Amino acid sequence: MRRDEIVTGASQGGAAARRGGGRGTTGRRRASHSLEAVISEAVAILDESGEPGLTFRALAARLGTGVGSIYWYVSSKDELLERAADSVLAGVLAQTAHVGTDPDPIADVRAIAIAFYEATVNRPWLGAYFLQDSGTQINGLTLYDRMGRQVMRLDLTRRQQFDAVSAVMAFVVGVAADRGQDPPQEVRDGRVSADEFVADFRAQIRELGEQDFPFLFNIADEFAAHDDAEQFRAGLDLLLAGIRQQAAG
Amino acid sequence: MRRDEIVTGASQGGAAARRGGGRGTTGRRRASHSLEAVISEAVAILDESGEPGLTFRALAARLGTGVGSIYWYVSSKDELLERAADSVLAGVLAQTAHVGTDPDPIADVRAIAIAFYEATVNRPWLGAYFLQDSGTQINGLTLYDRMGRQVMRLDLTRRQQFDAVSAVMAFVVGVAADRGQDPPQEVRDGRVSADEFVADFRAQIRELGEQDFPFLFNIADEFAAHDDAEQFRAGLDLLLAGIRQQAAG
DNA sequence: CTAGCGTATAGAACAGCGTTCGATCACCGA
DNA sequence: TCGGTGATCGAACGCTGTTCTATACGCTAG
Repeated sequence: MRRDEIVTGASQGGAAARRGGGRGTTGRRRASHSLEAVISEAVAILDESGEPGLTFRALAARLGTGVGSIYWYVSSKDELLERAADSVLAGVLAQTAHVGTDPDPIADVRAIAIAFYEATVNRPWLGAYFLQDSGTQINGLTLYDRMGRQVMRLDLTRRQQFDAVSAVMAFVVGVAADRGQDPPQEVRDGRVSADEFVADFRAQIRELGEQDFPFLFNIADEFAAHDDAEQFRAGLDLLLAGIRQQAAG
Repeated sequence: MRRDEIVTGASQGGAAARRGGGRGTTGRRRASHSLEAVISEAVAILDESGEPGLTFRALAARLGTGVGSIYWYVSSKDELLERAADSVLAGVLAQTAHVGTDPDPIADVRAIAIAFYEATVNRPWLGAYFLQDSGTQINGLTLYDRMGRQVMRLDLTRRQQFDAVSAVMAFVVGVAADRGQDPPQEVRDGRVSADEFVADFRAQIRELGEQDFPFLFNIADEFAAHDDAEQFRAGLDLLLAGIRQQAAG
């Protein structure tokens, strides 16, 4: 996979320069696809069965086509995953299009970060692929820029602005990577309830002993009761408090 | 892969209950291995060629054994990766064994976070696998606890302690995931120098235009000049400042 | 109307992967 | 001496990403 060129949504880019469109002016051929259809179906598979579930054969079957056809739109599985991740970012961008009006710039940063986070909920596969793309994929850059515009309104040096935006983005990705992997197979299947799982985990922490793991022991109840989204916002607010303090002098 | 049991280093755990040891009392048999040898060699391969480079056949060749033998020590590739990640964490723990003496607890948290971060430098494969393990692998939990002990010294509620430690860990992982994916293949191979790559990227950002991407345009020079480790510390300090402020009241 | 070209579809074939399985070996207590 | 157990090994299986070639369709030139 190349990363030395910024890939915009519609134009250039190796074998994937082929645009969708599918239907021309008249009827269709054998089976008409499009880049958008390929990627949205890929996202659907990823959401249902995760990254291991996304195979070219499974995707082809779902599109009612052959494996070879997919390679007309996408040159490798890496590119497929990149485009899938980027298409999710497009949704985040749409949701944060209005941002930039709040008198407090940090409130806007917060809104963007939360929208970004929420897009990763129930999408474990995104965590690993996000920042991999954000460097070169257009939607990742746009999101980065959108957050940066708000930070520019603060009284910070350029370097401080750069560091602040990078920190917030890294934090969101880190939380996403964590949260995504959390519930094991048994819980996803429904074989074990979430409450049972949490209770088991708490019991196991307790068994480790207070002497050897005082913090874990101390925190066991909080773990059992905590809400992921709430914890994300709590951490985000700590980071934003640091930024605000820096901007204040 | 199960995640409902905490896997300690030496004891239970499915097929991998088999401990190393290798040499018994006398001479060896055909070829004597050990769990430690398998995992340290796996880490070596991961460091050299990344996750796709780690195959059972490559690992077997390097150990001078057959593929089947590896399954005696490890029950799947997932477990191999988990143990590899956890073995790196063991190094972080060794490096932070002394921590806990600073009068300022936050300085200790900082030291642990930096040691953790530094272990991820030049180990792109770690990012994706870290927090996946830290929930159930013993070294991940130990690291979590070690950082938590320092936070316990602060004037925070249990919930605040929990959130603070989780935030710092997530931030480190997020940065690691980012930094790991950054240099593309050409740079790693040496075909393109790092300076050239950065210069190209800056030029491409400039081409996007100041109107559409004001922040990126503004930051282009900073990007070209920035140091990853420095930026990590800058972000970490923002987060720690927020924690300190919360502890102060 | 048709010849031909570019776009797009389709599936057979290939190398390589993780994983399973049975055969084999080395040691050890009886 | 002899099973039994711990450990090693490689052939074999099913599946994967990817490549290749053949084919069908729509459009335009003549």
